[in-house]
Amino acid sequence: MIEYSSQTHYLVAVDCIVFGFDGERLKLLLVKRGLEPEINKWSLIGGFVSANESTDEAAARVLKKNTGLDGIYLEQFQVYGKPNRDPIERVLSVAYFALIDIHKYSAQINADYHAEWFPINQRPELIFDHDTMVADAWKKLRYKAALHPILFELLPKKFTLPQLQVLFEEVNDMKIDAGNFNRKIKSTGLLIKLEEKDKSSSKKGAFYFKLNPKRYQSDFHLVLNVFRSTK
Amino acid sequence: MIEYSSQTHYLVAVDCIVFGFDGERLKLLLVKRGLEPEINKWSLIGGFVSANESTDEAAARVLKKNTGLDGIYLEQFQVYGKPNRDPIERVLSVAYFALIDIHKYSAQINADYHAEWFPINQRPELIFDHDTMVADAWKKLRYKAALHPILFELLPKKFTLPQLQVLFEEVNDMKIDAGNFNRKIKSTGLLIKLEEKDKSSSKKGAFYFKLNPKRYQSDFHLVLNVFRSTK
DNA sequence: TTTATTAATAGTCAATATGACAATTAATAA
DNA sequence: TTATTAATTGTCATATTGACTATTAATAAA
Repeated sequence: MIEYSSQTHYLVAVDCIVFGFDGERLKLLLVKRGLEPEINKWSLIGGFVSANESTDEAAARVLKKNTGLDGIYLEQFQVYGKPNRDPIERVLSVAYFALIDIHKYSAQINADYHAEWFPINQRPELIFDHDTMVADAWKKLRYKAALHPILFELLPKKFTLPQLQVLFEEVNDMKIDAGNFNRKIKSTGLLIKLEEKDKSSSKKGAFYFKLNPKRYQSDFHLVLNVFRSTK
Repeated sequence: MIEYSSQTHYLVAVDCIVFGFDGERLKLLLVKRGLEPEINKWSLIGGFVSANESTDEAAARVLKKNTGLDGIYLEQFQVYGKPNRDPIERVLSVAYFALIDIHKYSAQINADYHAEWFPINQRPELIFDHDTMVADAWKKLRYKAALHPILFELLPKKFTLPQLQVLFEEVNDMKIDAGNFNRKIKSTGLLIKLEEKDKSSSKKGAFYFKLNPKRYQSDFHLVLNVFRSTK
């Protein structure tokens, strides 16, 4: 039988940058690492790729194990392949970012894994190159969200325009004019207005919206430029 | 010494989708594979990642070996990690797309590797999942080029607006109005007009331009929407 | 030498999108 | 009843877009 005999083999891992939104802040799900080295230090959710699964499947499995959630929005964005990024031996890591509805998670939170949500700007120092991964993932999220309506993955089924606006502001780290934001979002046709109002954050109350079942428009220009700064 | 003892190790390769432009067509650099299995079949330029190098370095090395060129625009875009994508044993492939000035290449072409340029729409069938990789890379190129001025990497130092337009049309597979294209490109401030004209393709001749040394503008909106269809 | 030809380039224009800002509305609490 | 305030709608000058027309600069034919 033929073999690629002389070549070196490596460990391959997946790491997931898990984003959540609690209505006020963009958050990150971190876990205390369960194995040496750096045991008990904060790290991204990750694990080694098994022989029978693709990297995508490995990421979904690891996510399911740590959150209890299936069918999560998951996107591979970068391989971290420097020879010495892990001190024990060479491990290539395929990084994914995940967007989950933080409310769904709360109901199923699994204390066994010592997972915890941190505001993205107040996160603890992470092991290895995980800080770089977080920075890269955040940048990628901003980029992608500027062209595609993916931030809805972070919201519950019903949400208000002010909530959506805060989310956009958090992700892009800028203030947005409410009037222009409303006009632009509505013009995309992605939202359906509901009867009900949310009165928890204002006297007037804000109408709830839900996502139009025809989620993504093929033309990504639709959602383009939703968030230029108000300067 | 600590080890991640029980985990499976894999081979890791890099594969490069190398784009070129001859003034008329978008092209792809392919090689005849030099090892079993599928020896002598057309394949992407690739190779295994060595112990002492990152995946980025491996891609640059493989590219240098097959083209003689250094400092090429290279961007990692996807990992192909299905368990059975290689029939011999599991190999994860980190895919990169590369943009090179085809004229620079021609001078140094190396017949030793049986490399050949194919129009992207008339390429031979490729081994393994390389056809998928090419499709994905092309899509990624289109996407990226819509937001960043990377297509200039495919052109010589001096080029005309009609040449640039043909390139944009090839990459995006659509016709573009010449007047609107000129206006839009000039408004980016990326180009510097030269005295000289190219008269090889018209009586009037077209002015040469060169790229403004301040290459990339940080604000990617600048180059945005350069190429909507003229319907 | 004049004229027809043609690609390159410049100009026009209506429709739309943008960002800044002002005005109105719907509820609550004083 | 009124003051308050977030949510929502409206206004407007400016910029951008795509479609289209006009001009220009050269060559080649007459």
